[in-house]
Amino acid sequence: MTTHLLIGDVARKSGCTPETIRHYERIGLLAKPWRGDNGYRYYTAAAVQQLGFIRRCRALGLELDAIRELIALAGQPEERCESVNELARRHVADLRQRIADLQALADELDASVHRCPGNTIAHCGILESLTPALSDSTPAN
Amino acid sequence: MTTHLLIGDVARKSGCTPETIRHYERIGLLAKPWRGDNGYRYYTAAAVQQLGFIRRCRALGLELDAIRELIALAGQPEERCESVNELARRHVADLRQRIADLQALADELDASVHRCPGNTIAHCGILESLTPALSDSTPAN
DNA sequence: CTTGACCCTGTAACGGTTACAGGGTTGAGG
DNA sequence: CCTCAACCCTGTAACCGTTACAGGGTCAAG
Repeated sequence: MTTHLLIGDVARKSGCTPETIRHYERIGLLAKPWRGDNGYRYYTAAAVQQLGFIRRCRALGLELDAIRELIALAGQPEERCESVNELARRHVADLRQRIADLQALADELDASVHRCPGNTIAHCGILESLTPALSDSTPAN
Repeated sequence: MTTHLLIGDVARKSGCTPETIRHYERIGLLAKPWRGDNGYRYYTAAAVQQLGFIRRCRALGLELDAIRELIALAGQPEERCESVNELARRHVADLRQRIADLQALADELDASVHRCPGNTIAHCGILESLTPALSDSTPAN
């Protein structure tokens, strides 16, 4: 056990690239591993675990700062997990908001596509819908 | 007419900041305006129009490269507008895909939140769902 | 002893802005 | 005429999360 894993091994096991792993170390997201005399990083299985956690969080769309926060929380097993719940709920709300925004954009552009008679560019409904009225200056701000 | 508009005027009228306008000029998205002896940029109403177009496209989530393409197409009024339609349809498809992805993420995290008994961090269902199994190494790749 | 696969560092790129720092110009009020 | 605020200019670096170099060192097999 505690086999000396090189960064490439950890990369294969965790699904991150060596570059990403070094990056996470630089920004303080991943603990610095033991270094051999040759300067090589030698990892334990815990690092693979940690990176798996980060990867899963990233896959869920969490930002690195949020992940940092989660890692800090995970280090306090006695505490109540309200903060974790709160963070997760906030992220879900964020996602739902972004979904609604994208939905609105998609619908708007879709409508333009359907309105366009498919004529020449000079009469293209899509371009028209994108072009602001000529003498329209934002009146008050 | 053709009043000499300073970059700040154009910014107010178009809704972009002066910094963004200079940026668009640098990357070749916006035509270089006439320059006075003092080095100031002097714009016509056409620039306001152009920037409004860009802003609307950005608001719809189009990338600058796509906008560049649209501007090029808009310069060929005789051509059929199939390319414009194609670009718009591709973008809508892109948006729908991103919506589906985000939806899946939101649902997954939401499920974790609801499954969590709200106990201590040591028993937090959310953190558990984020933590990969211990001896799980990506088997084949 | 060479080859090739790995490791290291440090820096810059991607996209789309935004934010400086360090200067010059203009126009209105005193 | 002087001063002050409000603008303009350029060039560079920051943001986010990676990825991709360049230019080197190390190691194990043949």
